[in-house]
Amino acid sequence: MLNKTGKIFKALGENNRLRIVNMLMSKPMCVCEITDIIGLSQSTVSGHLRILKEAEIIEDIKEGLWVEYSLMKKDELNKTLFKLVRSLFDNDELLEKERRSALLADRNILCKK
Amino acid sequence: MLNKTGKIFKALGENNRLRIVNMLMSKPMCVCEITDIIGLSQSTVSGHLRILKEAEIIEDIKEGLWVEYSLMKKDELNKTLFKLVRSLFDNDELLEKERRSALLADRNILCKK
DNA sequence: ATGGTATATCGGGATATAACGATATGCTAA
DNA sequence: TTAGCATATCGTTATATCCCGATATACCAT
Repeated sequence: MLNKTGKIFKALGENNRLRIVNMLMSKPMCVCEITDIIGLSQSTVSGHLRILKEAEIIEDIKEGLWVEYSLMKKDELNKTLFKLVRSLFDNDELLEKERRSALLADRNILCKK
Repeated sequence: MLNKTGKIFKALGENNRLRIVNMLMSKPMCVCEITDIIGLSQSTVSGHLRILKEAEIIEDIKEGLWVEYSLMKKDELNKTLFKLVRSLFDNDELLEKERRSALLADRNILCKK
């Protein structure tokens, strides 16, 4: 695979992973919040997060039992990338809705049981 | 598929298509030139070009028997995209080599027979 | 330790994708 | 019109990817 570049684009070239990135633009989220909003199985979501993480698009920190994922904004590259992605995401109804859902998501409620 | 965004990233999320875009950064090229440099079959190259075109990353113009492909730089979006792609492509030996090959490619020689 | 919860990994099935060769299409020139 | 060339499309095969449920792992609370 073509080093870093291919990984980044391949990671973003999938519908559900774009949705995840879009949600993380609202705020950092744990896996159960994302799973709840996106409506895929937990294992599937976990797999997508792994791919995004390996492409260095997102990063994770452990918070006890939870793992919180967030956009990795460290370097200049990612800033450009997210600006681009963000402009592509504008005016998409589903994505707008999911960003709002992300903002409202509360892991203390969603992740119980 | 997620409208325009997914198409763009999916199109770029493939090794050989990234190589094609990279070559087109040197100059517009016809299919036979690209095929010669990239070392895949003509039908495969044609297929990749189709995908890049549908994602509105490249465009084509007919020149008699030849079809010349070039990066589509019309809108602001693509300018940002290409700047990003270009920065990702720096310092990749294979890609640098292929950009040089692209510059030297001469369809009047390569495309005979 | 034990039980419970959140996340990660594994195995398998269905679908998508990339590659090729063969063939079709479209254009040019004689 | 015919021949020849560049490109596009088709059919097939091999591989990759996505999805799920089941299970493993890691952590917390009792």
